[in-house]
Amino acid sequence: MLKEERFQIILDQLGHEQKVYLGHLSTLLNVSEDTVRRDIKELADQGLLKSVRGGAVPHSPGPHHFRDRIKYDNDQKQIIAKKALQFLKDGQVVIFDGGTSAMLIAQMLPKDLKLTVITNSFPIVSILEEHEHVEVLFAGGRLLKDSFVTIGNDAIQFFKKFRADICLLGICSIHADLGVTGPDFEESEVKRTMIESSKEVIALATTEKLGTAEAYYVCRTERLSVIVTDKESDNEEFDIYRKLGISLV
Amino acid sequence: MLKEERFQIILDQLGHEQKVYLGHLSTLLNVSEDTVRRDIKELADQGLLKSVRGGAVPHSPGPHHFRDRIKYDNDQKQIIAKKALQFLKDGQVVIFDGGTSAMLIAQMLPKDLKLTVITNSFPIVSILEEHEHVEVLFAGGRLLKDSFVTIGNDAIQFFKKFRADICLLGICSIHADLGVTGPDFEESEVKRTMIESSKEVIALATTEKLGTAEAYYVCRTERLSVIVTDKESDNEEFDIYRKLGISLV
DNA sequence: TTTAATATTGCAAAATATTGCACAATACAT
DNA sequence: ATGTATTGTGCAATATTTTGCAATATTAAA
Repeated sequence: MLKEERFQIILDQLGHEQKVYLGHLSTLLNVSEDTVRRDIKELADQGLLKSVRGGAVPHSPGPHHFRDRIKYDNDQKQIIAKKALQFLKDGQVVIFDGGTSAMLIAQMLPKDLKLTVITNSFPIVSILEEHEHVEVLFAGGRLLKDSFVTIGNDAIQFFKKFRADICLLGICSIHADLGVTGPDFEESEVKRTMIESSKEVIALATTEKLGTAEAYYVCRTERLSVIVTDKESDNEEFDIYRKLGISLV
Repeated sequence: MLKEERFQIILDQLGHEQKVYLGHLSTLLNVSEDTVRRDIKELADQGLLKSVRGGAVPHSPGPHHFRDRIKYDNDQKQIIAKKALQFLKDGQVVIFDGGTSAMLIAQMLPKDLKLTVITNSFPIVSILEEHEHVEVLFAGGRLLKDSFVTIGNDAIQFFKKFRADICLLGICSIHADLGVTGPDFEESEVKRTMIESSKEVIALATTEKLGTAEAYYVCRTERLSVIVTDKESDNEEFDIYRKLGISLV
C-alpha cells in the first residue's frame, strides 16, 4: 500500500469522525503504530490534521482560540452531530447556529451534499468553504470576539429575510416548562430570529442541559421539532418532551 | 509499444483508481520498473499526476487556501502595506476591502491601535480577531468562495449605513481617464459602495496596475485621496495623477 | 506517588530511488 | 543507404527512504 493511500484513508476518517486512534488505524492500514504515528506527524506538518496523544483530530481551519473550545475527548457532541446529519437532505435551506455542536455537524457534512447554509458563525464558513455544493449566506453585524459570531440588529434583520427548512440550534438549556434559554442576551436574540425564520427547529443538546434554565429566553419548548441528544432515545426522562409532540433522537 | 501509449495507459489507470503501483504498471506495460519510474517522472513534470514513492496518485489541484496565497504576492504588496499604515490613526472608522493588499495591512496593524473596522472579508476578520482594541463590523451577504468575501445586495446595503473615515481599496486597475476598474461585476459593485460610504479613499496599487483598465467601473480617479504604490513617489509617471489632486506615496 | 499508556530515539532490514553506463531503437542529415 | 546524433531502455551499483523493533523517556491517570 502506498503511503499516499494511507494518508488518504486517515484524512477520510477524519472527515467523518472527530478523532482517530493510533491502534485503530494501525490495524486498518496494516502497519505498525509507529508508522501511523509518523504518517500523522507528516500530515500534521502539512496542516491537514492535528496530532494529539493517541491519535489525531481534524485541523479546523478556523480561528485558533475558537478551536480550543472544542473538547475532542468528549464524545457527546460528536454523537449528537452524527445523529443530526440524517435530517439534512439535498436542496434544503439550513440555518446553522454559532455553537460548537452545529460546527461539528458542518465538519461531518458529506462533501457532495447540496445545501444552502445561512449562518452567523465564522468557523462554520471556514469549514464549509471547501464544500463545493454548499452555498453560504452570511449574516453581517458586529463581531462577538469570544464566540466568533456576528450579533446585533444587522444579524437579526438578515435572518428575518429567510424561511429556512431547518434550523440547527445549539442548546444551552432546555426546560419543559421554561423553554429554551441561554446565558447571553444578544446571542439569544439572534437565536430567536433564527428560529422564527425556520420551519423546523432541531435542537442539539447534551443530556445534562435538559431540565436546566438560564437567564435569557429563546423559545418555547414546543417550538422544537426534534431534540438530538447523546443518549438513547428510549430514556424515560425524555417522556416529558415527547408529550409536547417533540421527537427525540 | 510507444512511450505515448504507456503515458495514456498510466493516465487512464489514474482516472479509475486513486493510485497506481510501479510493479503493477511494469507487468502491465511490459517494461522495467525503471522505465515506469521515468514515465511517471515525466508525467509528473507536466503536472498530469503526482509521483510518489512506489507509484503515482492523481494530481490534486489542492484548495488554494486564501491565507496561503498571501505568501506569494508578498514583495510589492508588503511595501505598499507598510506605507499605508501611516494613514491609520486611533479612533478612526476604516473600511477594509477584500483584497490581499488590505489583508497585509491588517496583518501589520499594531496591536494597540484602536479602530473600528468595517469589512466583507473573512480573512481580515480572522486576522483582526486577535486585536483587542479593534471592533469589527462585518457585512453579510452571499459568500464568494474563491476570494473569500461576501457580495450581493445585503453586503451593499450594509456598507451604505456608514460614513467611514477611510476606505482601504485594493486596486485591480487604475487609468487616469477611465478611472478605477475591476474584473468582477459584483465585487466592483461592492467596492463602489465602500467608496461612497467613506470620506477618504486610499488606493493600494502595484505599479503595473497603473494605466490599465478592466471591464467593470468602480469610481472616478479623482475620488481617490491617495494612491499607495510600491515605487518611489517622485516617479514621473505619477504626474498625471498628481494633476488630479491625488497624493502619491 | 505509582502505574500504564503513549512518545521518542536509535537502529537495522527492506523497499524504493538515483545514478552511471552500455546498448538498442529511432531520427536525421548527408 | 550510411553514418551520426538523439533518445529510450534495462541493468547494476549506490544512495535514500520507509518501516518495525527495542530501549528509553515522557505523559496522563489512578
